[in-house]
Amino acid sequence: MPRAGLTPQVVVDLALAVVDEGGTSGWANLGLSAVAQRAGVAVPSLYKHVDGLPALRSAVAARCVDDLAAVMTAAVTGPAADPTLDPVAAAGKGPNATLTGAAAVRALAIAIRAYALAHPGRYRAVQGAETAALGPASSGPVDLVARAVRELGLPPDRWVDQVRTVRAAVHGFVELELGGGFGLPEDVEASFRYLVETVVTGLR
Amino acid sequence: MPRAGLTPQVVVDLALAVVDEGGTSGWANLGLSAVAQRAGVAVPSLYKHVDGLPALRSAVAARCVDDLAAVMTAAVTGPAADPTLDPVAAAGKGPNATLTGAAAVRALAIAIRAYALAHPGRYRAVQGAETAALGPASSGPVDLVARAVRELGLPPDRWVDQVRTVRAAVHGFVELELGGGFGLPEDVEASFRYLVETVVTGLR
DNA sequence: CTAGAAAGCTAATGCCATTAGCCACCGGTG
DNA sequence: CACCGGTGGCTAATGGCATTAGCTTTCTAG
Repeated sequence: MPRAGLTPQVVVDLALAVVDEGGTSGWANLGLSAVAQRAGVAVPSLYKHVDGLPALRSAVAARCVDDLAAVMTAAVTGPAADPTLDPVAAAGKGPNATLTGAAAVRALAIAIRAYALAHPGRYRAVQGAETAALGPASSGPVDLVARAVRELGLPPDRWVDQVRTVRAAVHGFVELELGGGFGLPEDVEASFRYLVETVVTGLR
Repeated sequence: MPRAGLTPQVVVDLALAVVDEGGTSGWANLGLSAVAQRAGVAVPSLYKHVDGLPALRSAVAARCVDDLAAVMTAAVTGPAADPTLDPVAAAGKGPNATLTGAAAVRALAIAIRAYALAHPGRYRAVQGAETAALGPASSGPVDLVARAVRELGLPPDRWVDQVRTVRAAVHGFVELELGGGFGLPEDVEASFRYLVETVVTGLR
């Protein structure tokens, strides 16, 4: 029997593939048996590389958080940061243009939704991630939004409210869209642009 | 062995109790074994009243949708409709006052969040519910929001966008709050009021 | 070349949903 | 009052899942 050459890294990669294949429910359905099957290995063998299902799910979620953060970063700093990342997120702006203020908020909102539509399972994984006690100046998705909102030049005593509002609006829209919550045939793209403008222009 | 006196009704009631006890994860953890235990019955006995776990979950979700719709209706039409319903939802307005326009949108938003905080498991169940092909003039949560938004007197060609925006903002906020997504100590109540005002005044 | 760690395996356990088939209760009818 | 059938409960068995224990095989370092 040849060895499969697994490592913790590879196992998480395979799990990500399972999540991606599962579509919207890929995250919910992520289990050891699917990963083992994809690895061509018996289920207990995975325990040589991973500390059980909860630990694997945490690792996958953490990777997805980094993944989303990278896409969001690329959306505001220009694709130059890493051209292999999702090009959709960076669409509509020149290379190396670092966006600020309202433009950055719009770009981040669009990037988040694009990521969620391209990788629904991963987006759900991001939501299931532990709020991993990051420092106040981390580069996670929340901080990227916070930085962009701060650049809007609005009253600082409302920054927290503003960040929460932007996060809630974008997340809620994406969640409803992924869950099939928009039954009517009307253009969902247009509705999203409308939501973003409503929030960006409504903040004060 | 005395009989337990179960009916489909009673089984769903017990399942709701399981969901409520489970807090935020009550919906995710709803299973037949927990229901059977609570009923004082062996698991297979439940199959005499319910067509398997998916069917039970559907029935529970449907009840939660009606439940939420009732609370929302009470929030805009006054508690007179059914005084036994969650009094929090109707707080801040006189009896029998039917709200319209911006006041109705605010009241609905507050009612939805209050319901979600009081019954996190049930709120999650509502989101997991099938979009049960209702008629266009049904009295579900979505239609209640749609009616209130229409009364704002804004351009009708944007009604769909407006309804989606309101739903997304409120749902996203509640989802983040339930998921522990708001790490900072700042007042969440104030942030929610801020969000509602941002949306209500930002729509056009 | 060899020894030991690392990576795979099978077997066994326990929890869950589901199906099949058995028995006891309870309400109506003779 | 007896009895009889349907219905609601039960136990047993199956299959999927994660997990643990213990064995074997395969690389690789010395």
